[in-house]
Amino acid sequence: MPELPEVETVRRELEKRIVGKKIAKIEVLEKKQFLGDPKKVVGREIKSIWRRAKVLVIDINGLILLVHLKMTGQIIYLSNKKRLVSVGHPLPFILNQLPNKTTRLVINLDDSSRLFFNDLRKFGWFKLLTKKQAEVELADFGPEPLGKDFTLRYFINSLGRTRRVVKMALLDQRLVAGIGNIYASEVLFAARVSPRRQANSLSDQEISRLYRAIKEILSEAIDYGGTSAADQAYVRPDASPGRYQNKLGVYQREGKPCYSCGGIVKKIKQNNRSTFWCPGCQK
DNA sequence: AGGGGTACCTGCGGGC
DNA sequence: TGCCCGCAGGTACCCC
Repeated sequence: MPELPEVETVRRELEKRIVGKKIAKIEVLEKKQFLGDPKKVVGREIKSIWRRAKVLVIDINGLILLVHLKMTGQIIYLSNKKRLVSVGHPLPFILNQLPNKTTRLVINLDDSSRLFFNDLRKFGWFKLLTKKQAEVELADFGPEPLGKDFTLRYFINSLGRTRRVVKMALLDQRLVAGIGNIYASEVLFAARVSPRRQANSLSDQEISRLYRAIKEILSEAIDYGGTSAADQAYVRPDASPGRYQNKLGVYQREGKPCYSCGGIVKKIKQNNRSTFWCPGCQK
């Protein structure tokens, strides 16, 4: 679920709420989803929170906590001021129901606030690592699409020379980090490129359109707090949904009219994953 | 190198 | 009602 915009939204909201606090207690409810010794995080101050690709990188003063939400992971923050806040402002239902049956991890902070890691499908993970181990773990990712290293020259030289189908290439985290199944379809639609094209058949102009679409769409999706699909597997740390689902051009719009040409949006399978696109617009 | 398949998990919705 | 199937935002691993 969470792709770059969703993970970045989580990062920003956690940064505001938990940096500077100390970890008072950690309860691991699903052992296989926490790699390392949970006792080692207790007492440590949360120094900073970064993001690399779809991974949260939490500096806990000497050690690094890497977090991957995979398909259904969520991190919910519950402040110690729950009662005060809820007077006249009912909390989202989920906040009154924590922990719930999908809660895999609970972290108590030293101001009595708590973090809940919920993950229905149990694919997500926390890894407690040294700085060096974390660097190794993150070493294979390609450039951040919103960072300086992601240049048009790089994209022409990498995407333009791979012989793969362009949709699959966009999902390759070594080529460019952070794009997932939703935004791959959205980027291709915005750039008017067919998801079936071989990447090395794309003109420089088409790669340039993809390049701009990646930057624009990911940036806008972050501004909108990410995409919460129908099942709301993704929610922000305050349990509210993102708003980018209202801006989607083709994803989950199979059979509906294209906003651009009025033609019908199609759904196809590529390597066993759904791709949504408009054959009228995308060539 | 890259494609295809499977695996990891749980739950939901559709068809019969 | 109930069963079976396909499907879901990700990625690792296997074989070819």
